[in-house]
Amino acid sequence: MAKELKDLTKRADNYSQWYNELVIKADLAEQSAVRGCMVIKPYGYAIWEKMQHQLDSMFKETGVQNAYFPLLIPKSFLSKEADHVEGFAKECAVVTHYRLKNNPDGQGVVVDPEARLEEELIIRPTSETIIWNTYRNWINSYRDLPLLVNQWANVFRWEMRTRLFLRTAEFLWQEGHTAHATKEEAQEKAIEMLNVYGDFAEKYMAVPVVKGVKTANERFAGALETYTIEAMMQDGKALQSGTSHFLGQNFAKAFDVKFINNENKLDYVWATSWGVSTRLMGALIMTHSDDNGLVLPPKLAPIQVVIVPIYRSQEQLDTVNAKVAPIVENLKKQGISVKYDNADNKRPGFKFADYELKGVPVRLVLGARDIENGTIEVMRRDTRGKGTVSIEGIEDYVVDLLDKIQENIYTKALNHRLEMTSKVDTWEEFKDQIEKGGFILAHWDGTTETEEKIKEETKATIRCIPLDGEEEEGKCVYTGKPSKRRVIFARNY
RNA sequence: CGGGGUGUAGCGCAGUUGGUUAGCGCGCCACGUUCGGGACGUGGAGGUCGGAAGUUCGAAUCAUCUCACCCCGACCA
Repeated sequence: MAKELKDLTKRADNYSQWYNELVIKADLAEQSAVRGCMVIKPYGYAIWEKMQHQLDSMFKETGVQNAYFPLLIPKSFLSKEADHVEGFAKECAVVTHYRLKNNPDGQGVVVDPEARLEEELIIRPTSETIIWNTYRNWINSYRDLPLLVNQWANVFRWEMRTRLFLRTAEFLWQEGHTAHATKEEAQEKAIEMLNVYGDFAEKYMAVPVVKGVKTANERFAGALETYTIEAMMQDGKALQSGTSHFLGQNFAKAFDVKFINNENKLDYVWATSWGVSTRLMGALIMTHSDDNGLVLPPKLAPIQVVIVPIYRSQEQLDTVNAKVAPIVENLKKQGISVKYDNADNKRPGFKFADYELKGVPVRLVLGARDIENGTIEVMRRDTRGKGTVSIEGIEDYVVDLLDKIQENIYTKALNHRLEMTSKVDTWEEFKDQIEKGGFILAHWDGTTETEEKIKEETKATIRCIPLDGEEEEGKCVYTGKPSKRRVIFARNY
């Protein structure tokens, strides 16, 4: 494996290929037989579960409840909202029959031609339509509002081109769908959920993000406004990591969801939707990993601390076991997930490398030498720095170290982004800078036409108009027309 | 869907002017010595060479078709 890693990093010019191979081999996922689908292996899934649980509790703090809606959607639902069908119809898997039968010509089974569905069903690419069709019956009065529902589900999009974690055909996600009595309340909700995503990315994933609004061109199909968190990967490319949409009354009108307001008048509800997916795992991997494998933020690591014993004989192992037991117990009491790996079928060196590959934040090593000295060896994954500390109070030391690692990898990623972000005012400079990667802050005249031309010439797109951006008079970097603020350009995944 | 590339053991690959029984490294299994950074020795298991149908005395190797995967576009979270 060591040789393999070296070979991989030597040809690291294509970053995504590097992380794909490294991480797949590192027990995260493997390609399944179905085109563009992924198998998430147990260790990878454990990371997703940690993310899921954290996000879920953050949603609930904002009053959101979970529910579940059907996988299959009648085809006609998709044509009710014009922009929506435009955005999704082309990439849907369609169910046409409901039965198989034994092949009359021999072995195997065939689709029973008698079992053709009157109306075809679509495997959900997203659930707006079926959810809004349901909401019609749930909402009558302003007293039923706001309706704040989230669903954890899989969705399927028959993408022309897939990339592991970043754009698989089937992926896991959550999609929140809310209904409100007023426009203002819905807009606020969309922003509120964007902030939840921003907090989650920065505080838990240790991935710094820019919060912003999408241009008309990059907007979600059917939305009036799309908010986004944009992260920068180590290679300088942008990754859209989560989106929150203000949908106006589009879906309410399409599915006839009306309510009686407090003035006794009938009105359409206002809507939002917001989602993050297993793409976040891609963001996590591509933000922090190094040549030795994954680097996980302590707050999302399935195993936060691993303890490896060093011994020659059974007696020595017994001694180490006895010494380690209270440490494990004390760490668990403090809510730390700790694994004591005293399996005797792998050598210590192998374990060291293996847990580094898996991104375990802290490693403790205890052997006869330490027991004599009353010490223990501590290794932190982020810097790979090693030290020997007193075994007294090791638990507090570790708890503190986990916090430091969480903070350090965030700071490291943030500094990387700042270094790779530049203000650009001329077109020549722009073309030059985009080749170097990273974010470019530039003025833009606000037209889709200019945006498209810049994309054609440089492959750079407007990632977002930052929400915290300052007003500043300037000239569009491409057309020279007046502009009031800078937007973020970058190449993206 | 267009352009390029790759399919040989679990993984990474060699072998390809057609020529016996298809090879290497890692991993796997057994035994022994080891065990503070991916141990070593000896022995062993593991393959319809992506698939189909051809040419040939003979095909991993040549031609045809086909499938899958990867990269680059168009599309997208």
